[in-house]
Amino acid sequence: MESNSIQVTARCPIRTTLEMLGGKWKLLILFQLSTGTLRFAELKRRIPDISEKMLAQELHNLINSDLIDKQDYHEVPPRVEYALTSKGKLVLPLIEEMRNFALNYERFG
Amino acid sequence: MESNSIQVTARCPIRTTLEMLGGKWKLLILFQLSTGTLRFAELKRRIPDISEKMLAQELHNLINSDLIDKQDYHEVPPRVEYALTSKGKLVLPLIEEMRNFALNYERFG
DNA sequence: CAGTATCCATGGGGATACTG
DNA sequence: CAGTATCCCCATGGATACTG
Repeated sequence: MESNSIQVTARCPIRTTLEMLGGKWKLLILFQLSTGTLRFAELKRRIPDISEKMLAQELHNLINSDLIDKQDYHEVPPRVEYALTSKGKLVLPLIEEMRNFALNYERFG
Repeated sequence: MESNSIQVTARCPIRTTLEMLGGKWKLLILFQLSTGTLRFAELKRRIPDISEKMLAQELHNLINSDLIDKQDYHEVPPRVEYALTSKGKLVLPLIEEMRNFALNYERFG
């Protein structure tokens, strides 16, 4: 590989991050969990336009990526809580940088 | 709105950024342009698995967002170059943070 | 409350051929 | 070289109903 033709291969960090965090909802869910543990219904209330299907599906994806974990108290009525894992907390600087980007972009307007 | 129920509304910076940079290709294109001007064919060569349709489409999207601009020299054979705008350069810290995230994530592995 | 199950629509994305 | 034009697939995402 020549030095002046570095490719964006299938295994570059950008693609890795995109695969883990890409899509419409995952970063919004992680951001909501950045301030602490939340239950399913509370997440749905804070992200009003997400469907239950997508919320459940993305929660599973995030668990599989070890970015959040799930605590089921096995109570009736059900109580289930979601929280960031230590790996999940690694996304917080990235989210902060996204906020910075949007703000600066609009400042340049 | 209560202080303990901040919603992720339709106009939050995360959604703004996702709309502008979301999808499979835009960040990869911007990253390739981070080191300087590139022509269409060179971009395609560096991102081998993108189709011409998607490359052209995403270049248009990025131009519309004022993140890159296009210089057409009106020569034969055609010579067209793409480069980051000043707004486009605002994404570089974000890309850097994505690389950091992926690296740290794997370090924790 | 915390989900599944089901069905369905859209458009993101791809393959290929063609053109100035 | 730098794109368009077509045609097509399927994953993403949504609506609604149902359940332990």
